[in-house]
Amino acid sequence: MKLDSLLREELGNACQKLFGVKPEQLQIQPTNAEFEGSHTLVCFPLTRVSKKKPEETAQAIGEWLTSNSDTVVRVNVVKGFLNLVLNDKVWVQVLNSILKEDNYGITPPTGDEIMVEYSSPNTNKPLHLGHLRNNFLGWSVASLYEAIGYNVHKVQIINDRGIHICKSMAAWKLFGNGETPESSGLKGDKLVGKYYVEFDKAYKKEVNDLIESGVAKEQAEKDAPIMKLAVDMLRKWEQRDTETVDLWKMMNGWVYRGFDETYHQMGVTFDKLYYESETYLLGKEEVLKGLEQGVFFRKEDGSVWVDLTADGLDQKVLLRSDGTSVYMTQDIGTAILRFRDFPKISRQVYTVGNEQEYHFKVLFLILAKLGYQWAKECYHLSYGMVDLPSGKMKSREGTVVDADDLMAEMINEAEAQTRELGKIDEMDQAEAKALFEMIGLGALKFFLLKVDPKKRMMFNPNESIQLQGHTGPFIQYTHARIRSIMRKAAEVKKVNAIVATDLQPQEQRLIHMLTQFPSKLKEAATEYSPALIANYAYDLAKEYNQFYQAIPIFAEKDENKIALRIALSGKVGEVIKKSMMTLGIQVPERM
RNA sequence: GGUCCGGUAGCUCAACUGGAUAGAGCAUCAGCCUUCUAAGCUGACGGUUCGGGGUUCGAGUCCCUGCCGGAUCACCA
Repeated sequence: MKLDSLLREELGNACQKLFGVKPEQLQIQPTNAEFEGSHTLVCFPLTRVSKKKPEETAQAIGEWLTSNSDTVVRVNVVKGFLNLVLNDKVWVQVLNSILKEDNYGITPPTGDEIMVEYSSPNTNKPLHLGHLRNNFLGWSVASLYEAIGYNVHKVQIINDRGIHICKSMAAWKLFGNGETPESSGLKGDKLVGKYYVEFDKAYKKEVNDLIESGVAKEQAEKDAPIMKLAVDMLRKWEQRDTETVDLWKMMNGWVYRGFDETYHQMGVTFDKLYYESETYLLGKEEVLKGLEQGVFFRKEDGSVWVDLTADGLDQKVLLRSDGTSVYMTQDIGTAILRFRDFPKISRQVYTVGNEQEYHFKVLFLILAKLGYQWAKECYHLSYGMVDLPSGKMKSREGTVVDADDLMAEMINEAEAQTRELGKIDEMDQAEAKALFEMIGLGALKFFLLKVDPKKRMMFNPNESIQLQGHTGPFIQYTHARIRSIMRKAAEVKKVNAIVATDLQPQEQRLIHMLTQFPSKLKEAATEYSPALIANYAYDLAKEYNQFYQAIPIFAEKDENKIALRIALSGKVGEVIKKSMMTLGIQVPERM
């Protein structure tokens, strides 16, 4: 039984009887805490059909309900708001119907398919805080779609091609002395990142030297020997030069193994990886095809462009005058390849920072111009930057927060606080270690996901490592508490269904919150906003703790009430767990 | 300069898409462990929702305007 539709029906009936019309829309909202009741009908919009003042409208509907409906036992009217107090029998009915569902809130597979892309880092730098937000967001959105019945394909595009990787290769060749992850003890991505920085240093010095010797800045930037080496390597790579390709393969291999470790710690996986080196040629083909069809045009120097001025945008280059492809070119190829690989997907979601909004606007327009119907089903899940107290993260200024370091720090902090609280006395080492990770990563993930993805957010390393209050560990703790209740409840005899009884307000509120879970999941998925579920889980945990504090379970004499409270607790625990799962956060049995 | 975001308690964030006296956490202060886990609970303090107009029964939310912050507008990715 759906509480919401039940209420709507009764309220509709009341309007029908009283005013002769059934309004299309009934505005129902949760009652403010300061008034009695759980649901509130907003009566201002009804004055048109009732031909009465808001208060009188509310009064009339309220009176009709109290004398004609079993659902509503009491009402009160505040201005144009009609507050409804529901029958405890109804609450118990609602609870029983929720208890019956084994996988409450989760939609079984519907056959719909969707693709979610996230991560997609460059292969020349280690992952940082911004990637954490990206990965957690993408993973969570994918999980949310799974929860509402979709078959989700999680993918990423690996930018393994281009001048940036050649820069690291050039620097390694010049200064590396054959250094490897094994010989240096450095993670592969860190090692390659180190040479990317080396390149930058050497390059700057060379440019400066040239400028001092009288070369113009622009020319110096082209003539710097190390840059020439990198450009030469890119050319050789495109010509499949064996030595260059081998070096490229080796260094990329280091990066991937390094990234794999980081992804493993993050708890994210991918169903399929796309490599730029494998899609950019398809993109090039498509651009040339579009050129033939007259969708694009060629300038005198040979470069190929798309004209988007009619769409309020600019002209955009798609192939350089030397025929090589740009970022946009490979994204065209990748998109087409993906829809070929997965023809059943109804949507493709790109989890990419908001600094690329323009890029995706252009990409989707181009795909539409090329005649791909699915172009309108491409969605850029654009999220805000993560700022530090010092401002933006800048690799040049060394203010980048490294993903591996941060996760390790969070786990260490979780361990320190857990030990201090003496929580692991009864745990073996493996359980304790798993718990530290769960808490540390839970705190980090929740912190990054509780904020509306669209908004930029602040990360203060000193203050963000917090495990109390509006945090993941608070919710995990609530779950552990509930599990503890459930272990104790195993000794109590089971009942098949909860029998009607009088309820405490805390119990009503918990049931009310449970009824909202399915629609919250749908809302979070369709809005691409894990924050909605994060805050729902927090509110539910908060509400449960109030219940826990105020109402003893096992000290109660009435067996029906004990049964109700145990069942309610169990379901709250389940919903907390499922909510957290969609955020990629695990919850412990004890902590 | 054009375009697009954003501005809410000292700080970090909410606010069910136009509803009631704008809510949480952190920080500060005061209480609650002989009782199911105190990573918890209760209370206090804290607001001209950037300013100014407008729309209506009703605006943090919609429109106009000004101020502030950010992103973007590359033959970069």
